[in-house]
Amino acid sequence: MSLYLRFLEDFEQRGLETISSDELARRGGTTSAQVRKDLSFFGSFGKRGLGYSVAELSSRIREIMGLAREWRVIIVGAGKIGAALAQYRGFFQRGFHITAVYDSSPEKIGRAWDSHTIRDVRDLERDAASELPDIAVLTVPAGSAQRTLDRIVKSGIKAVLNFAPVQLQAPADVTVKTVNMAMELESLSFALTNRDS
Amino acid sequence: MSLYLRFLEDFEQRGLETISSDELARRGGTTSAQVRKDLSFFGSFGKRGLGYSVAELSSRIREIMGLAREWRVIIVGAGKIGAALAQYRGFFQRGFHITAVYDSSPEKIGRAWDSHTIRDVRDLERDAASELPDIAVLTVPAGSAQRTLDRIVKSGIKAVLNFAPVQLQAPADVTVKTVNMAMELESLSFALTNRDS
DNA sequence: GCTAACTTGTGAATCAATTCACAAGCCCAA
DNA sequence: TTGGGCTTGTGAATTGATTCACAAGTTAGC
Repeated sequence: MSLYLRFLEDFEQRGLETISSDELARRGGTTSAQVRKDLSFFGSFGKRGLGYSVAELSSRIREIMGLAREWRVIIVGAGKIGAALAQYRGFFQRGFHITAVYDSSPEKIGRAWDSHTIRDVRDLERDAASELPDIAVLTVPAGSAQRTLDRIVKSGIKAVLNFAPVQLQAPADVTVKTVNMAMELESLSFALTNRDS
Repeated sequence: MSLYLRFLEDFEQRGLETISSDELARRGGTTSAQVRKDLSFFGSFGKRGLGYSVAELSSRIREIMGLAREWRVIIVGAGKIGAALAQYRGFFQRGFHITAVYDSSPEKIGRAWDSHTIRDVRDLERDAASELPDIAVLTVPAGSAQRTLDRIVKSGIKAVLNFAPVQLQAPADVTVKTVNMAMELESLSFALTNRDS
């Protein structure tokens, strides 16, 4: 879905009005039937014989994915990864807005950081009660990840993007997405090792 | 697989000798049948009635995944993300060794960077001919990602970990893994939006 | 040696996802 | 207005993945 949206934006910029499932499939490396099934799951916004209206389809996808609104994002762990994320081009351009940055290290707390002042992670629950952040990005070391996640959960946040290389436990109503770069590298190692077989 | 290995290391440290598929399943959030199918695909290293030998299984997995050897990794794009990756805890501890760092910006080339000197990306092909890197980590802006990937491909590297938020085209014999953080965030947006349905 | 309690490895069954195939709808040209 | 060329939307068929279920093998206790 996200992927389709990316292509649609491309087409929008190039001024094209409509796009066929076939075209979308070619871009996304899939089949036209797949694309149509995916899209029809949310309703039928295509015109037979013509294709999909680029403008309409992208606005519908944005709606479905919740990208029509602003999300309040906090970063927990003001290390290098957190910093890299904050300036990641295109990361926070689609409605994701950083509202606070937390850390646990006394040397960091209070320091300025990319137009924010780093706060004490122990204040997270109190702050969250009034500021109601929607998403937490977790960029703390593996050792304190679960402990920090527990705090995030307690503060009422229901979506977490985790960069710590560990498997985390969270209640079912909290969505945790883990990006484990070590695993990605390992899968490349696997691909290189078992290439010709 | 990667995941299993992680748990096995945990068990190894705790001094346990054997582990059952059931235990691995509980850790990995899957079923024992699933674990056994996964493992049996590569052969049968378990002992009926007892389980799997932690030491043997982890060494077999390491072998299968190509983690028994050292991989030479280059980082292309000496920005924040590249820097964050280089110090990502546990990233380069399992046999992945950074051998060179490249950038295209004249201000960066020649500067020191985490025990390396940043090289000109235009020298990549020449360097690769003698240094034979195995894996390239691509952390350049979206706009120059495809161009840079083409260079990487030309230099003979067969595995790429891409952090640029674009879909890249590469020949079939080159494995490209893309980590797209914007998409991860968007999937959280989707989860939040369609939570109760 | 024998039994009881486990656990693997794997065919068979079930469940899910993908692909196929085509009727139905739309556009355009004549 | 009619026909030909496209493209969607969707049941049906196929393919793939997961789960079930159990024979076969192992250990430990007695």
